[in-house]
Amino acid sequence: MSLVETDDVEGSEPISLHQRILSDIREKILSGAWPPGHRIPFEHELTDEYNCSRMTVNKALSQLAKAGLIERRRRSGSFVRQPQSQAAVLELHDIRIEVEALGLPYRYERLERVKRRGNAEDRTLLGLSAPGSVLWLESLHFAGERPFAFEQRLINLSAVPEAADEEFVEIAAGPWLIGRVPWSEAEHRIRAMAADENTADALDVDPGAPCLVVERRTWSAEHPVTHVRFVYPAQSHTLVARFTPSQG
Amino acid sequence: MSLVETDDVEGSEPISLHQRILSDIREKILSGAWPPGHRIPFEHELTDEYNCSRMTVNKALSQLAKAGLIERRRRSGSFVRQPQSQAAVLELHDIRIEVEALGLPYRYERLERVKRRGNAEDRTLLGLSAPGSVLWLESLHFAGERPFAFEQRLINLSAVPEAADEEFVEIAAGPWLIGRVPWSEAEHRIRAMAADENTADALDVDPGAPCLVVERRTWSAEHPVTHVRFVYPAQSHTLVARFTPSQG
DNA sequence: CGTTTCAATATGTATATACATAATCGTCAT
DNA sequence: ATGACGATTATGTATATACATATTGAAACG
Repeated sequence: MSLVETDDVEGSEPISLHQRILSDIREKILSGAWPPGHRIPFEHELTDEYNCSRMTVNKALSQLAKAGLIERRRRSGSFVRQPQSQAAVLELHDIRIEVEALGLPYRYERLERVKRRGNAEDRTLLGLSAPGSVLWLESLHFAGERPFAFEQRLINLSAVPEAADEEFVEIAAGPWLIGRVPWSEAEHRIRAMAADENTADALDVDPGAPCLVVERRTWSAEHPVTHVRFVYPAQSHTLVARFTPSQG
Repeated sequence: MSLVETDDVEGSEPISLHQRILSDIREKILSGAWPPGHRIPFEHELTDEYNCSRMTVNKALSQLAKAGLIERRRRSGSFVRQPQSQAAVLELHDIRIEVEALGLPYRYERLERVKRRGNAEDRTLLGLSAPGSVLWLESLHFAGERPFAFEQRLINLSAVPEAADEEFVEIAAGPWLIGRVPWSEAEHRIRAMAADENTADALDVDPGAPCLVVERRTWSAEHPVTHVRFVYPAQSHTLVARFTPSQG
């Protein structure tokens, strides 16, 4: 078996086999196609599927294991892990899950939805160079009776045109986007701020009250997808992240 | 060359060669022995040094490259990278580097230093079950003339007895600990809070002003080492973290 | 029936090898 | 000088192979 024998003969990008296996599996897991607990094909099966050596498959799976997405057990195989704490917090950031983890009932409410031509600020936030349509959303996440987070979101409609047809009343934009758009990169900015009028009103706190702000920009294959800002009242929220040094 | 031919014949732990190479190099980098820009030995040199195959060395170096600690250039070699945004922010969190990255002069000032038997709160913060001596430090980090961060730190003297002999006037505890104690795990808690009297005084802001709080607990081989709380005035600080899904 | 033993199996780690690719350096001709 | 070109070098990726190790499941045995 030579190096040239890849599936797509019409070469698009020179992506390595090992990278392809890795992202294939990752997508299956993140999309939910392979739920937690699901057994991933054995190394020798993947070896057949991708027509490569075990070493190559092993490298990809080891990496997924180190990243915490899967768990490997000798003699038994590799399994999709339950979503992990720090991963959930900084990668997915699904507020429903956060709230339910607190044992409180979750409720979502869309406040505003505007489709517009992206202005200068919109483009800065999204990191867009060309003009184009964007969707602006404001919504509230409740934990029990109390507002838990105030969300302000921009969606790049050039990247996700289907979003224009969605009202986002029944489903929040976050979960809607996950699964539809496989994100390849995300940038978080975390800071504290004093609540302004608008925010204080939404969160039912005093103006000037300290709030935690988490902003995230997401890309999918170099294209900006969304910019979202979550504002949490200070007392309601702590981000937790656990690290081992440089993935070693 | 057989598998048994390791340096330390008197076996301590069954740690893999690849892990050993990885942590050796990581320690050299994190301790500063190999500063940014320093050229790491070529693969074939490490092959000789560790008496192993190039594949093994390559795997370790590739991993360090993916983790962002080093940069690899064909034909030129591998080099220690400048401390990077998210790595710096969430892994090392060296305030000197943060301040200097802003182009401002850095200054450090130790406010308080108390050695004491750890009380209940100390032990909770450190995650200690048994009682023991701790070192309590309060200090201020300046960017130019302005206070940049207020630091409150507990050091577990059972884990780091040498700290009892250090005054921490010339050097901050963070850089002192790095290089001396190879940390194996860290947990961050990030939240917003209103400045209390003590903090407001130290940071020269109004009481009640919003602040960003970053707390970190660090372990070395299962032993709690230190708990540190950094308080930043809201306007002075944003954490930035960039992710690709599960390190792919 | 319970326990021990053993073979089968999947992963873990390492080897030697091969060829591709990018960057650098010296050489040579213009 | 300077630019083209080819040799050299270090990394990038993949292969086939080997043996270690943990775990499972079934067979053998008391």
